[in-house]
Amino acid sequence: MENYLLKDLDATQKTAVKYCEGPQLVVAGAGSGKTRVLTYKIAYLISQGIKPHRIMALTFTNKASNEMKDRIDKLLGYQASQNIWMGTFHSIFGRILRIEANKVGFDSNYTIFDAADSLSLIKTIIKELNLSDDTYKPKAVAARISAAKNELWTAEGYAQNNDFLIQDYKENREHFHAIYTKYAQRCKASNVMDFDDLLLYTNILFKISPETLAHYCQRFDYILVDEYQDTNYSQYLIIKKLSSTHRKLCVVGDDAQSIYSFRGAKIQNILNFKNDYPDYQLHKLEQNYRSTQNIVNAANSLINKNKNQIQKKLFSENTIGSKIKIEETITDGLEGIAVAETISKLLADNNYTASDCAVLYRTNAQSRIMEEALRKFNIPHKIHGGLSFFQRKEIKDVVAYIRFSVNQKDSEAFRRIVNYPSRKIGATTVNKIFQFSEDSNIPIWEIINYPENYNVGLNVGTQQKLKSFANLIDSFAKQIETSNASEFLVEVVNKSGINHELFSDKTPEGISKYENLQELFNAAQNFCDQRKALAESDSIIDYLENISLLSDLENNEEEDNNENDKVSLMTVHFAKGLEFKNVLIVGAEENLFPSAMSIQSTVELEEERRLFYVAITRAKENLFIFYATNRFKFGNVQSMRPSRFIREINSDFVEWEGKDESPTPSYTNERTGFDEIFESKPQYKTFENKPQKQLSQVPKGNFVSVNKASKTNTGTIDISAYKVGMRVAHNSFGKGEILEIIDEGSNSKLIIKFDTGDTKTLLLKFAKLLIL
DNA sequence: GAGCGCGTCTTTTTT
DNA sequence: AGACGCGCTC
Repeated sequence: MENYLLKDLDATQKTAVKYCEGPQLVVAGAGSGKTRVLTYKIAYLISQGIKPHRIMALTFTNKASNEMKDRIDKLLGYQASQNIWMGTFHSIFGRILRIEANKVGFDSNYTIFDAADSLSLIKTIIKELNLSDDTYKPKAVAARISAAKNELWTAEGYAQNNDFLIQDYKENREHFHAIYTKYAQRCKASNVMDFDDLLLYTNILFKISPETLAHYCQRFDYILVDEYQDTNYSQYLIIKKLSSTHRKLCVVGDDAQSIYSFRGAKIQNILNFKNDYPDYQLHKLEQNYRSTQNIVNAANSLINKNKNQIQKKLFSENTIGSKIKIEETITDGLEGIAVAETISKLLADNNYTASDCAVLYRTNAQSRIMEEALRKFNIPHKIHGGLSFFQRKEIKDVVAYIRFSVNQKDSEAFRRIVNYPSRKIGATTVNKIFQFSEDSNIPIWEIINYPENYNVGLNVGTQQKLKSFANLIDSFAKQIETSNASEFLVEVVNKSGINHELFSDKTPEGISKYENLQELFNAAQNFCDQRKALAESDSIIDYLENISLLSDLENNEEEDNNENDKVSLMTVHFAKGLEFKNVLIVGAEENLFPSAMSIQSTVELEEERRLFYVAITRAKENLFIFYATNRFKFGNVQSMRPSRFIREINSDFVEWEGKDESPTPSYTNERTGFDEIFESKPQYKTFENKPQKQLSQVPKGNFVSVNKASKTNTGTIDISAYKVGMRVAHNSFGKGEILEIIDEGSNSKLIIKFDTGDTKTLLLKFAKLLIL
């Protein structure tokens, strides 16, 4: 009798699920049931007698992992998933490193640096080394360190590599290796790992301790990897090593959806799978069950412009569906309004609810305009991603208290809280302590506990303040064992003075911060309840581990009521793996999508194209693409041209809103020239030769009508530029005609009749009008 | 040591 | 337009 778990699958999916003999690559096109195959496969393995705790399943996000666990439990009818080693690379190997920390020179209570901590430490180091942060831009240094780590170049390895040194010398950053070395030393001394370290040290662990590797090799019977196209070299090697004995490895991915190379992801990992495992089984899932034929065909026509890919033919047997609607607006503000109008219509005419709709953009910065427009139209909406909950200052402060209580070597946590809330311990004192600790090798914790024993150059009053701070932390540290996460949090917030500080701040921001703090309490309480129910530890250490690797708060966000019916606003990256009945892509403009940063290299451009492909394939029924011909940027108006990706979609599948065919003829004129430039560019080099990106590459656009003088409030825009009868456009009222000009110097007004029928009197200096 | 004001730089994308 | 860092003043 056939396993009941196979009955919901199509023929290809079934084969992919059933094959469990050796290395397997599942190339799963967008919407082809990739998650379905993975979850069914895991359930199938368990039903075949493999113990859940001997399965390792690596996902790209925590969210994906949680969803998959739910689905597995539903399939099997009991809670099998909690014992599976399922999670992101970072959480799974963070867990293993917690056990094996001392083998790689760390204590098991190591804490985790987020991006901001890394950056802060890098800035400090650049200063300490007397380097200019102009030549050594902290962000660029951080990116380079991260890239090095993901290629498994440790600081020592880097410093001994002549090619790197020569290249750094040529590119005017000969001291990079010194920064990297110091950064690595400082992290180790702080008993801290950054995100990349979690993977790097796992590799180091497996290299220096073959018996540990052997242990974990036999510890798992089956390894599954999701989103394999977005793994980096470091992750790739971990997988390769861990599966080397039993070779029961199943990787799932879609090369056409590889969009994380900026983070070190190697599309080659999926393209070269056959080289590592010549006896592998290949399964291609090519039927798209998600989208209409129109959407799938449009997506295919776009992605075919990429050269570097695994051949496959994605098809849909759903209805043909309506064509992709493309709409041009004059400004970004009007784009927002057009989006809001489109959604209003969808909600009114088609029985769609708000949560059936998603607005996708290339950069987070675009979210605000969209939010404004939706608010104006009273459309419920929610921004996903962006500044996540745990990146907010008030939350990071509390987390820093937890971190420093758990790990007294965590220097960045110390730096963050030693004077927050204010204890009159200023930058001078903190610098003295860091300097002394650096010079004498005496830990910061020792210094602040016994400042009188060391010649740090602090007066008695300051010494006293430091000691009482140390005592405070010590009292927290003593409670780690005795209280749960929630109790610990309450204790910290009360005794540290944070509660008082925020409670007494009655400004709107202060109130919002206080509310966020409440939310943190709730989250911790939930965590404790869940852990208790599973009979697992609910200590603050576990909670810290949990939140350090969490980027968004989606988990605790299960507001069950109709509060959830909201339009989703998010970046395309964030939307990967999701689907919506209606998708609205906004800002489809040259230098925005594709991003200005990527436009000179074929390889990066192909990634942008894949990103656009991901955006298109999120849609199940209706797809809308918007672009504006003018966009506000850095306080100026910049003229924009429609994205090349729009014209790369086969025109059979699109229709232009309010126009018979593609407008803006200048665009087609320029296209030949563009293509030549792009084809002739050399391939983007890998990490080793990555050119330093110049931030000065501001895309050239025509600066229209807003002159420099208008930046100051006293300056007026030249009124003589306007004439009665002239056509102008306003960022939210749209196009209109000037009826009357009232010349009153700096208070000059224009009376404009807008095409909507409204006539408005506008103050020229604030109106930001575009002359058409 | 803290608070304020001015000037500079920014926008990819995230575990 | 807004955030952030730096330097000046109290």
